[in-house]
Amino acid sequence: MSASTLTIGQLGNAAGVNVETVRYYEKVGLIQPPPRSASGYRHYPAGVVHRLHFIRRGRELGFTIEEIRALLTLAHHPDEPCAQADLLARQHLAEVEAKIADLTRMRDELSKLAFCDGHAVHDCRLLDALSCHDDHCSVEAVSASPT
Amino acid sequence: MSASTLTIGQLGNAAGVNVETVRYYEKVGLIQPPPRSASGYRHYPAGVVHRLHFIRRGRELGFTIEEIRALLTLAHHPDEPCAQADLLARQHLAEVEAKIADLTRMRDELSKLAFCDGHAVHDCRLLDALSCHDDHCSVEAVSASPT
DNA sequence: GCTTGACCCTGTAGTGACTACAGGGTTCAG
DNA sequence: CTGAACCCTGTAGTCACTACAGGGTCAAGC
Ligand SMILES: [Zn+2]
Ligand SMILES: [Zn+2]
Ligand SMILES: [Zn+2]
Ligand SMILES: [Zn+2]
Repeated sequence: MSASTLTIGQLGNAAGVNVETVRYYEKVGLIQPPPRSASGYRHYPAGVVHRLHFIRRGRELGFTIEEIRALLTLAHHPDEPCAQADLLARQHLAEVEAKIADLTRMRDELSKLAFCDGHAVHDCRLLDALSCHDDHCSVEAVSASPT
Repeated sequence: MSASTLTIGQLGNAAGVNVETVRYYEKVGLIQPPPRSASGYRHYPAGVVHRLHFIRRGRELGFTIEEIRALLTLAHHPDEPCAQADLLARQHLAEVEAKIADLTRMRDELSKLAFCDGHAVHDCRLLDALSCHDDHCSVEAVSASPT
């Protein structure tokens, strides 16, 4: 193989991305289909590793594939204003903060329930919290089990 | 319709669960298939609403369907010890905390990048952070675009 | 030359917890 | 008796991969 090209395995190794994932990124159009050898093997120009780096870092920050697609396009136009990229970042930050708030609510509730000093199910904090407290409803009322 | 049974729509309304979701819970075995009318309509005994409440609250705490299935089974045995339920809660709490840690890392990085005072793409904090900084790599090196 | 093992290929199906139709049938009030 | 609101089944879509199945290719050592 030519010294200046990489197999898909070498590319994946260099960029820290699974081989299957590289093929997936090709399928969804994040990276270009590379030239193939006579037997059908992909041979990547060395520069592609940087594009994969970019994608991987974007994923580590939680950007979606579509957001990364947009950011890649923006990165190709270095002289244009970056307002669009910053907007994406701020929107994504807002989503991340919303998820944190959601999980924090769960964590606070769970930490009240997970360390239960009841010794039987009918005194369990967790199962009590999940059951509803209508007059005609109790832990035991969650019946009609399918199993 | 009999006064003591509910259609799927009434059940969904009473429990705060989408009709499609109720059918989904039946399919995965969280609720029993109810009796049907001659024309095939589901008619639920009123008590099922409590089981759905339980499921919904479990989902709001982030438990998976399988965890809720286990918790429902535990709730049917009120005289047994609740150690199993508490273990599930603590394991789930640990997962939630791990997710929070992950998202917090993203948030901290994003908040450094999202309010960028650069005015062009080649000075953008976000795009700079995504690009790699090998000697031969820059924001512009993320090329070989498929579009 | 031959074998062996590591690599590569395509295509499909699975993940979780729903959601969104498409394409019908039923019920009930006006 | 008509129309809206409800119900039915079954399938496909979401997201970003991951895991095969069932093959083909390549390079090193014998
Ligand atoms: Zn690079
Ligand atoms: Zn307990
Ligand atoms: Zn109840
Ligand atoms: Zn910027």
